[in-house]
Amino acid sequence: MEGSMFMVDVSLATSWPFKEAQKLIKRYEKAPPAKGYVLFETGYGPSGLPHIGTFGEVLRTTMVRQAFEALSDLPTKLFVVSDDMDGLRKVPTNVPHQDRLAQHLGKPLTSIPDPFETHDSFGHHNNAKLREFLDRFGFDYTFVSATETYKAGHYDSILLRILQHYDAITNVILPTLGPDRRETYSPFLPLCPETGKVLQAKVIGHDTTENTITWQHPETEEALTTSILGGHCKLQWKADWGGRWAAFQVDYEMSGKDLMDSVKLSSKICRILGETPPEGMTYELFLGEDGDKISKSKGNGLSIEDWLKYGPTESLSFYMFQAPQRQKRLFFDVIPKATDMYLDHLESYTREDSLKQHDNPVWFIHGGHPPAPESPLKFSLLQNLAAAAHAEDTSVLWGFVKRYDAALTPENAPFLDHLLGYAVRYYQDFVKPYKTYRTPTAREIEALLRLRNDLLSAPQDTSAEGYQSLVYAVGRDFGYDPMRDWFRVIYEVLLGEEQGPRFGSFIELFGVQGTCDLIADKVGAA
RNA sequence: GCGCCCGUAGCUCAGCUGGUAGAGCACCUGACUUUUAAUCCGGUUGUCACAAGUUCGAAUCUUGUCGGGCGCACCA
Repeated sequence: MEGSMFMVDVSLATSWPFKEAQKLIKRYEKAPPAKGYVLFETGYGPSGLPHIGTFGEVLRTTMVRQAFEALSDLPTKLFVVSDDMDGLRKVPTNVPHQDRLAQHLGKPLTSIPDPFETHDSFGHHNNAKLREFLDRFGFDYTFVSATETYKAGHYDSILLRILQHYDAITNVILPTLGPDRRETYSPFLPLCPETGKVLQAKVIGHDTTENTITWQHPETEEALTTSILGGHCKLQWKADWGGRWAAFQVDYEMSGKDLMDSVKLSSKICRILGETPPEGMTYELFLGEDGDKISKSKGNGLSIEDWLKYGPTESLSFYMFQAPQRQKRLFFDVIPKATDMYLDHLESYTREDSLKQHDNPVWFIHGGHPPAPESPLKFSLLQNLAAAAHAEDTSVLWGFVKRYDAALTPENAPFLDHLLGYAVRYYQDFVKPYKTYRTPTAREIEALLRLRNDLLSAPQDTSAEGYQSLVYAVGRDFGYDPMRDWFRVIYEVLLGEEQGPRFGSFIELFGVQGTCDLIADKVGAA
């Protein structure tokens, strides 16, 4: 990625992805990985759709990978592992054919017919969604299906090792379980030969020469013997994670703090299997609107679509970059600030030395090659502008932007154009609904109608300043003092707000006819 | 019970590997006899939760206390 022979010493970089990457440098300072590459992993439970957390985890992992690649010439890979052999526990509410799906509860997702009838199975369908999602953001990854891994025998050596260390592994897990689960716990979950369901069966024996477990069917209480290989058994959660680390020799994986205990236990299992558990970082979970925890029923969280409606992907990436180990609120109101901070960093990047650049969030956000800033206009400003100008679309805002800098166009500044779009939407959805139009008094009606007449009789080529003088003249004639009161009337009555744009400019942009219609509408309605 | 994060100006927060506090918003005042999103000058505000320790020196490191938030202990 960095081919220059005048490379700075990026090992001095201190941003968190570099600190994480340093762990991996240390891991392989004596010898390179036997498998030939350094492996990053993120896991994914395919019973739901990808969400903003999925994005964050893959992005953050990719950032560590990027930092590592700046520090080392060792090849790297990122596995995105889909746990698609998981048994379906609940019927999701957002899919068709609920009843049909209900018949398949307990079966591996890849053995359940696709309710959308577009893929081989429900699992395949969700996997496709995941990949679509990741591709949309241009992530570089290798997709891994757990089902295929089991069936192809890639886990075999690890499954055998787990069988050999059956008791040691069981003893790691048992103390963490309640008495009931303790009874039936086994690292292996057999698949029912009849129904294909993943069973939490009591395992009554294991055989390291035949590579089988003997278990008791939960319903018939019949004792059955099943091979642990060939996809006839699946590993239980923590054993599965630790086993996967060992099987693939994963070097790096992040996880949320809700999984801290699992990381500990899975690491122990990984060590029992004779492998070194991955390096990793625990990130904090996001908080909702009021700093409370996010729950679906409250609806106080934010989806990725929500974010991308009001801010660019770059701003979301910035938000994800920033302080992963800190609890942060994730709600609409953080979007403008994140966008502006992204823009600030983009600007400062051009002034920084190479080392500082490597710690700059935009270096990570843009894969090492941030674009040049298009304009110094910030989102907070544009958003105010949209509110002040009561923008319905970006063309009104472009009028203002042109006055600011005539050289800017939607063609040569597409990012700015997008920002304007986000600003308009933010205004439309978060500002506009709270507008209240005041009913004008008789005298105010008189003044406004006078303004309307004056506007209609003004020459075609009147400038913004000309309109402004006209507005001012009316206010003066009606004896408003301070003049602020007159403008307040205009804003409150016509625009439904206490503040507004410079009205002459507004008229120029909105048009005389438009403004007159607006007056007629508000006054007439009164 | 075990564990994680946080506690810096009115609000939201920056302060990386220790050197005697910053930004944005808000607020006050002033350039503009035109209010304004976009200009600019200036101003205000803090025992950096509390205490002890390390140090020549700590908001910054260590420990403890108090306060707030969250996670796990069912499933992945």
